[in-house]
Amino acid sequence: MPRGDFNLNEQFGKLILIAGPTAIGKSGLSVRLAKEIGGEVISADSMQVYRGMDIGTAKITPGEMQGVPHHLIDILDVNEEFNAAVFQQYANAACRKIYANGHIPIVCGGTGFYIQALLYQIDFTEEEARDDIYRNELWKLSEREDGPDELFSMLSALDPETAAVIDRHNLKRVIRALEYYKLHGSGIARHNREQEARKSHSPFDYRYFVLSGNRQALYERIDARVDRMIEDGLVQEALKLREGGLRMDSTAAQGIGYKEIYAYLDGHCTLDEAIAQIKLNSRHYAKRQFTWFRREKNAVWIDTDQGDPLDEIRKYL
RNA sequence: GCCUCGGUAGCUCAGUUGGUAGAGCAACGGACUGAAAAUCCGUGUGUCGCCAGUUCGAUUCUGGCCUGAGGCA
Repeated sequence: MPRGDFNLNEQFGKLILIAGPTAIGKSGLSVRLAKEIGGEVISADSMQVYRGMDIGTAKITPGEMQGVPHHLIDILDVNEEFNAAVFQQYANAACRKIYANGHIPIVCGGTGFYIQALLYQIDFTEEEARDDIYRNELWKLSEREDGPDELFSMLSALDPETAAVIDRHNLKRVIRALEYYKLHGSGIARHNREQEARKSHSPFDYRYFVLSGNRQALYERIDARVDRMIEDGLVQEALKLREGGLRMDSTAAQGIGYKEIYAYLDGHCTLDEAIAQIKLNSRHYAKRQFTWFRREKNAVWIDTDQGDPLDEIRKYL
């Protein structure tokens, strides 16, 4: 993907977003909608981009796609890095291509942060994006006895504004804030505030739908899906990925359904315990997704327990 | 039948020398701007098994009953 190949002020066309928690039924709905309106699907999912992670990510199968083109699925090797900024660039490119085809992009996924990055074209264009050497240095520091406290003190001294809004125990954020300050000489809190202002206007003519439904029923569906994943060979899939060289410190290895299986394979728990943990982590994830989407004020919520969601969506097109 | 140990939050348990109770997990709410399926923050939701007795006051002490586990016959 060509870096820098995008323009913050670019105007796009119509865009439909199908968001919601895991296992709510986004993929199937997106395909149906795409067939009806001449759409192509862009996956907004941090794990389905990886090849070989099929069962554990509940990735849509070629058959289920029913001929509808899908973008941002199976585009990376498991050890490659992926993040919101990279997603934004890939998704922008996919949108241009879809518009060129005379089609409508349907963004389907559960990674709210990515959807936001695309929808509001959050500015990730700084020259120096990250400093891995410094980041690793900070991580090493954090492992010392008083490391976390020291890091937070550093941040408080350099960038009090950011220190005031980040929890001192949130190591990832504290470290990213320090890294950001080192790269830019200004605080990430200020940057965030500036980007927040972008959310008032999107270059897309978008319709944002969030699928929801009875929480208890969703949790039961998640449990059942995890059992099916095991039957379908999740353990073998995880094993194969690792034998293929999956690094345990990669983003992909943090995926729900994989990290728990590795704990089992390494003898840290029984298979039943690993399965229970996958279910629990998936439910927690679904809950966090609800929290994220609730703050998207322009989203239309669709209760999937009340009839066919597609009927509801048509009203807004 | 007798003996012992239990019955406290959705679960596993702690505790109250008598003043109506608290941990972990779950659950629920929230944050999130280049790791986001990550990371972090907040909230106790309860007839303290039931019925009596003693007491100003009982989840706590006493008696009875119900119930679970184990032991002895």
